[in-house]
Amino acid sequence: MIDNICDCDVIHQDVVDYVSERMPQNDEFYALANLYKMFADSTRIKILWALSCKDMCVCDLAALLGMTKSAISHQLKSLRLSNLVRPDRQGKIVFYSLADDHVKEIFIKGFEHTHHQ
Amino acid sequence: MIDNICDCDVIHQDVVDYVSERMPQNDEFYALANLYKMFADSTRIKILWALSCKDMCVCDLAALLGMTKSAISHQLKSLRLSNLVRPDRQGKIVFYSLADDHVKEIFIKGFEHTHHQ
DNA sequence: ATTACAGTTGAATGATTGTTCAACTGTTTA
DNA sequence: TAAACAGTTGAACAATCATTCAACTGTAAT
Repeated sequence: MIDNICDCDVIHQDVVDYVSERMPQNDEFYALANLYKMFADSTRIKILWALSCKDMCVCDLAALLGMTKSAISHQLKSLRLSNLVRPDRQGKIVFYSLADDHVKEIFIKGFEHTHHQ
Repeated sequence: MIDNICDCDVIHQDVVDYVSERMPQNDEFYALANLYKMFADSTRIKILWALSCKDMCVCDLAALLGMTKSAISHQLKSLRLSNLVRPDRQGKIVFYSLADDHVKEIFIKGFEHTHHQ
């Protein structure tokens, strides 16, 4: 049974039970939401898209998107912490690349959706 | 060429040009970000997941997630405006369902990613 | 060693957003 | 027609977050 914090009676107990039994853990939903949060900002998607095209350094990304190095760097940090991009220092310059192909697939699925309606 | 609002010189002009030529329109990135925003909250993903399991009414979703009808209804409105769910009024009760299978595919791709590392 | 520059960082700020609350619709039933 | 209830709505509040700013690291070059 489910805690009745809600402000109504269950209408279809069978449906609620059926879905409730199959629900993934709370943590899984939080993890998934956090993953999608990374794609939920246009600056971050642009960065991911650009990196899916070519590996790039912070300065080039800043120039490409018309933003400051700082702003880009902050977003790259979020993406790094979410394991979506990987840094590769070569002297003074840090090149960033997508962490894996899964990342690319995810936003391709998204583009498909936005185009298909 | 790109407006130099950024605080640095372009280091790899060829790379920036290459990526710049292939960049989708700004609107496309905004649309994509807005799509992912819908998946970027655990309550909304739970709702989408539940609906991918069975069509449900607002009360049942509220009971399932231990939240108020109001909170659920607000989120369903966002999902409706993004064309991710569809309402179907039957008397006093409004049943919600996923708008299409694409929606399901998107968060399945996400689950794959969070599980695969 | 000192200068130059790519990149990072933390605090501050303004904007966005999820939930609550209370008032409201719309449909059904008595 | 009046009561009951599923659902919606807008304003308010707190929390989250993207960007700016200024100060900082680390590497390369003179």
